[in-house]
Amino acid sequence: MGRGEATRERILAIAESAVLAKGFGATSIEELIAEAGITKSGFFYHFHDKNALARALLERYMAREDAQLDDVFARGRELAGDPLHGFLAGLKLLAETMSDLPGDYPGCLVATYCYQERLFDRDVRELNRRIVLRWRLRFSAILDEIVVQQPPRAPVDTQALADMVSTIIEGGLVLSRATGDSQILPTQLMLLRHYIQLLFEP
Amino acid sequence: MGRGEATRERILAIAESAVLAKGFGATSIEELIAEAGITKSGFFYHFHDKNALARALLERYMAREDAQLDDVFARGRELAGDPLHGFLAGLKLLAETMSDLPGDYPGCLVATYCYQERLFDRDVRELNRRIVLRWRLRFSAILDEIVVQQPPRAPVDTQALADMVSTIIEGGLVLSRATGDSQILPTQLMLLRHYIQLLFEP
DNA sequence: CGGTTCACCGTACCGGACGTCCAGTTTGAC
DNA sequence: GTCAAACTGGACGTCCGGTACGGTGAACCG
Repeated sequence: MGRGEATRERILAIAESAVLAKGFGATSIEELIAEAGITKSGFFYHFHDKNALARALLERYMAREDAQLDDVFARGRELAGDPLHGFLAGLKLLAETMSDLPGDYPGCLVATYCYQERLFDRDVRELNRRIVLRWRLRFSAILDEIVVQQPPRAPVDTQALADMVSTIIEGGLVLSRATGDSQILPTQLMLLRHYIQLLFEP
Repeated sequence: MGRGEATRERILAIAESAVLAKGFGATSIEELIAEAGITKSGFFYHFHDKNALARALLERYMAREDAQLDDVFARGRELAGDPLHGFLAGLKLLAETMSDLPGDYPGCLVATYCYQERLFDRDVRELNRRIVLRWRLRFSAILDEIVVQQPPRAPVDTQALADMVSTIIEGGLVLSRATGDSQILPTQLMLLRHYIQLLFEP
């Protein structure tokens, strides 16, 4: 990573935590450059305007999130003999990961963006949308595999069930933040896991 | 409702939709008074600063939400012979209500506030927290009643399950907004309903 | 060794947003 | 007719945010 890239990355890291804490609109460029130790001109060298920052933040976030989910569910799959129990193990690992997160409680950029829609241009909103659809695809692929192997107790809409994973994560984050209780999200993930157990286990 | 109260209410209504669309930080007082047809002095006559507006918005929102939930679950209870099926009916009614909401997709003030924490003073944050705990109490009371009458298939943490209702609603709103698909929230509510069915029905 | 590019710095500017102040005016209730 | 409530009008201060643009040191390149 060259010097420029390092600065860019530093700005993004600072911006992400600020945006998650206060929202995008309330995060000032001045505040970012102060913490990053650069000038305003330096900032605008890397991002042509604030929307470009928003997009870069979201792209970075998506890549990291993807990698984390890949990892968690791959590890879950390795622990189990069949897709169902691999998925269940993955959900448990995810809950544990979420439960051990340090410091100020984290949020989801997708959620902060969708509650400030009007601040962003079409590109950013479309990217946000694609991220959610990507999650749906990720989980529905796993669920489709499970359905083939393990006939469910009741007919299952794998897309809706895939969305349920995202729904629980987003909702759990909101509740965790609102109450200050970081255990809500992992607990909710375990309830989802239980639902899937009831659905598929004999 | 006197003249003053009517103006105040008008400001709040305008502010609520603006805040849900763009976030609190990005909603300007100037913009609100333009739409309300009053002057800045008029605004500050009703709200001593922006935080006071935030608190009033949240209080109004909570009252409305409470009334709606009261209504929906009371109607559900009337349709059914026992608490379990009353709750299930209530969830279905709620899903239908959410599915028929008109116009630009609605959100939840609690969620927008908790993703912009730093903008608000302690009072507002505490109020936000109390709203979520109130929801927990509301649903766990129903669930406790159900558990007594209908032994669940597996041991149930009624508080966590109560939180699951809020989690699904908040998460469903995020996904609905992000994708632009207003059916996600009702669909997710029906999945939650199904989980509760599996938990309690023989 | 000259030139070019990268990665910034310094500084200036404009408008917008919050908030204050205060004097004056309309409205409705009694 | 009086009084308080509910505003209007407009000026003002202050901060910040996005933008613009010219300069500059270091690194690389031929």
